[in-house]
Amino acid sequence: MTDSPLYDLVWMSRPLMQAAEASVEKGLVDTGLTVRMRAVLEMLHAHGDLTVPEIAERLEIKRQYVQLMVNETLAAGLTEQRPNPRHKRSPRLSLTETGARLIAEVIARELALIERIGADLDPEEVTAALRIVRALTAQLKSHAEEAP
Amino acid sequence: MTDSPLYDLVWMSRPLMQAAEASVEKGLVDTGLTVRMRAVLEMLHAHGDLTVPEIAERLEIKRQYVQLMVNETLAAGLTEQRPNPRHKRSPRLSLTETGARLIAEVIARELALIERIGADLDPEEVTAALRIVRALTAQLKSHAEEAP
DNA sequence: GCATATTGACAATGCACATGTCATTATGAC
DNA sequence: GTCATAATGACATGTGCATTGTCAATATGC
Repeated sequence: MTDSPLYDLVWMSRPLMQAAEASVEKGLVDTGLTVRMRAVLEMLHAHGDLTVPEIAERLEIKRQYVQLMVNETLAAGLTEQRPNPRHKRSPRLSLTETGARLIAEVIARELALIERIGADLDPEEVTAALRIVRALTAQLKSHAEEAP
Repeated sequence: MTDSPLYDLVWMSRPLMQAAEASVEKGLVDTGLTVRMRAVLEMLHAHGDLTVPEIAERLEIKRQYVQLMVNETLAAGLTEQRPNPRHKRSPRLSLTETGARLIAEVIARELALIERIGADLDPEEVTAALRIVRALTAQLKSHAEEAP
């Protein structure tokens, strides 16, 4: 688009994200999950039990909205509350057996799809690309913070 | 996050996009532009005069919404309508002198920022990353289409 | 010339998230 | 222990992006 690969790379993040989210959504159709419920389950899958505010912090969205997402997973029986020794009003959320199985399967399917799609890409280059994208993101973020 | 760089790369598109859009928005503060007005100007800057439906097609969003964005740029005097020989009801949109100067400056500033931020990245790797990201996006899209 | 397609205008809606507020309870300093 | 302060959940409202639907006006292709 421009003659700066760096600039174009940054701008490609939107189409990539849209394509990725569309794919994820498609993969969820037969699971009864929504994208936002999936996000909660994924957090617990990756980091173990968490409280609502902790999830909000990691997702960088407001705790009020996370509460909503979480309540849906509770209602669906995919997560459950466990007493939190560190804070009595803020239970830790835990995957139920069903929830754990579901999110593991969803992630496995997504992983398989991506690996299939990227089978002919050079792993070295992929690793390098990941590093670059992470660096760019970090730089852009810190730049935004330094003059708010 | 996972042990698949490819999977992580896809998921990094969201944070990158958010950081990028935040940066763009910040850069627009003193121009009176909004992000969506900027998108219209950018299209005209890159592709010359276009009609509303043409812009919609390129941005892959609905023409009704583009109409809204475009009307704002018209109201701000950044674009103007010119008779369209190919369709009498659908004027071609053209950047005004002001609009052209503004978008050129905005893009130049963004480019400068990105180049500064990525100054220490290996250009070869950046090019490779762009290629990979484009390939992934295309694959994900075509995968989504093939079973709608 | 007439069926069909485009376009612009406008209204309604959905969705993701932010913001504000409140009551309840924890927590930490003393 | 007491008390000010902070954290949490619940709820209500607002906002921005974008879609969907609809209509009338007009073009276009056959």
